[in-house]
Amino acid sequence: MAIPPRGPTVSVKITDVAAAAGVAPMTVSRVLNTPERVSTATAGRVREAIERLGYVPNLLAGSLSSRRSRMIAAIVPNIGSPTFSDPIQAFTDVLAEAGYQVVLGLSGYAPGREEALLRTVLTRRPDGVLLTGAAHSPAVRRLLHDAGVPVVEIWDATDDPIDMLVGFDHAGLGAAVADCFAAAGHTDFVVLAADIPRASLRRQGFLRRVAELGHTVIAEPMLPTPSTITDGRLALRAIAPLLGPRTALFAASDHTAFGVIVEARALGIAIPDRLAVCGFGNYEISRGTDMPFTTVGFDGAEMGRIAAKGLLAQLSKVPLLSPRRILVPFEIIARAST
Amino acid sequence: MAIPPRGPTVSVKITDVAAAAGVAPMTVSRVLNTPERVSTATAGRVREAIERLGYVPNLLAGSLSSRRSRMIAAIVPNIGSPTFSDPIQAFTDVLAEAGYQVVLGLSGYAPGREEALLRTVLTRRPDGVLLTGAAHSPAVRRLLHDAGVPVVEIWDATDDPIDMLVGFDHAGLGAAVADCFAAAGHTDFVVLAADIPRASLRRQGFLRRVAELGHTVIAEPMLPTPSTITDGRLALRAIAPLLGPRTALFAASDHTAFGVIVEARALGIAIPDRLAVCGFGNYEISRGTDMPFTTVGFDGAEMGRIAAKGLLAQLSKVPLLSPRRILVPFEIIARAST
DNA sequence: TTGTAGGCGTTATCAG
DNA sequence: CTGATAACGCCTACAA
Repeated sequence: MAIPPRGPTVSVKITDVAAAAGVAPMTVSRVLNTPERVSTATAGRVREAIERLGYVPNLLAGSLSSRRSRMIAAIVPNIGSPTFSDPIQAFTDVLAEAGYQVVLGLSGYAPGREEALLRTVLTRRPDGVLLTGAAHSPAVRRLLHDAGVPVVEIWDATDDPIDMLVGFDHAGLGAAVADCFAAAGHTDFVVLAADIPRASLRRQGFLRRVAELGHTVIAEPMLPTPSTITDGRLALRAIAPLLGPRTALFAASDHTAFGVIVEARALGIAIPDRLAVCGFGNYEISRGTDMPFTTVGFDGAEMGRIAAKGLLAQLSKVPLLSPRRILVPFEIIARAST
Repeated sequence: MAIPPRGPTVSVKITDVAAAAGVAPMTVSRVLNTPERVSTATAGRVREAIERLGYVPNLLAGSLSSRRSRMIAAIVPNIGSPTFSDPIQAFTDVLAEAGYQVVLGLSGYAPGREEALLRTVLTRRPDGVLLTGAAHSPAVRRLLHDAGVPVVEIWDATDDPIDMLVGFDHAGLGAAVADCFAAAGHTDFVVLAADIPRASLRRQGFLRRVAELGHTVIAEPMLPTPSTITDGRLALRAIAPLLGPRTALFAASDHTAFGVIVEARALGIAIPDRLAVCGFGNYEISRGTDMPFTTVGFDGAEMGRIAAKGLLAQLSKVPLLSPRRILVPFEIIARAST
């Protein structure tokens, strides 16, 4: 198979377009970036030349010169679940609309990875940075400070954001779920969560409130990461012998909650009478099946949108009158499992 | 709330480091890029200066000068499902290992969007491009050709790849599923798929083979995009009256297959006796529940890995002896639903 | 092993 | 509204 020919090694540059259109390079630049400052006639000639030559501007050069990369770096643990893909999708859409491109960095949950990724990405001089969570190493904070770049943290709430923050209070959410169960008369509790930042906060908030209410924690098994349906099933099977006549279970993800419900059915544990279940995420699995279950819902896409708008406001030098710390709401959506 | 101070507007550059270390800028560059060409002693001094000044290299300038951006552009429809997130995750990991960063472009399924995205991303002079699918407009092909950049297409198989291709034959896959059903004695068929590129190919391959075998297609409803569990349920409810004593159904996604199975249970349609179901994807939902179902599995991550390695080979100027068109296998995983 | 000169392709800035 | 000039920060190429 013949190797397909690669295009003209000599790529078209702004001077070529300028020559072809009979104008100065600067005029071509203006046609591209500030068309309102160019007469319609010349703009037309320039556009024609651009089209004819197949000119694709070199943003590396442009960014170097203008000190604006029109790029935003987003660092998230992963993109495989709606947890992060919803906000990122919305974030990307809003910024694309405004002419910015989002560069994703996938950090996983390995400590130290965030700093390495951030360092790598800062190398490309992003105009803004989105970080997931609010727990960041001093090194990360220093890098961001020195870079002098607007930052938005999402998904967590903390009292001292680096710059802007859009998230919610996961510990408070866990407590709210505990309250909700308690209000229904529950006194025996189980919590299922993986040992990752925000799930841990939800678990802790839940446990603390249960303790405050003087109720009992029957079990609090730690799940692997990422948690699957099967993990939920296995967890319930493991703790089934401990279950009393009436137990309330909070699963820190809808996937594991679904696993719990599937397994309860298999074990003949009546839901919600003997076991009440609340998940987290309001993902489709929580409502799409014949056993819709109670969960905590929130608008991940909206979080991404707000984060994007916050960055855009800073980038347009608007002094950002709005608060730098925005809490988005969550909601306990009661369904058949409680 | 006081606005937190932004770092030193005067950013540290390579000349600052050079001065601090008492060497020429070029030596600093070497320490960073080709450390083996610098004596251990000077490298140490330079590293100390870098550390002390908090120097973060400017890759915009570096790329402009070296004509290598160390960046790969990946254009995918979305990242919300394992369909694309698995390959992309693996692709990203392999390339990161080699010092490349992946920039994601989300194209959705809107026609024309791919070209716009590609044009935007080429502006940053990526060293390579990953495209999803094998159907691309002439404009896209021209852009890529003129850019003179290595390209890898994933997810589809076609006879004339732009450059490299890693995928599988979706129409053949559909036919294989039909064969599998036919081998089990089925003569009445249903196919469920959304009107999006690869799902359509699977549907067509399935339908063609059913026709070749002289069997009957009872229904072939078109699903919305993206297809959900609920869509599967609604689809089955709609066609339930048409079902004979024994029907085989191919759902072009595991989500909809699961919906079909949930609804069949609700409607009292016996699986697999009255309705045999095969999904696509081998996602966790196909095996995590108490009703594991037959599906078509493949290794999305491996596809991403192969694509990354192919690009890396080209980037290292290795003339790429391996084939430019790699088909990855798929497998029909028989479970309780057939 | 280290240094010097020049240019990568664009845009800020100021002048006309 | 348009143009000339000088950076932007780094790396290729060559020289010492």
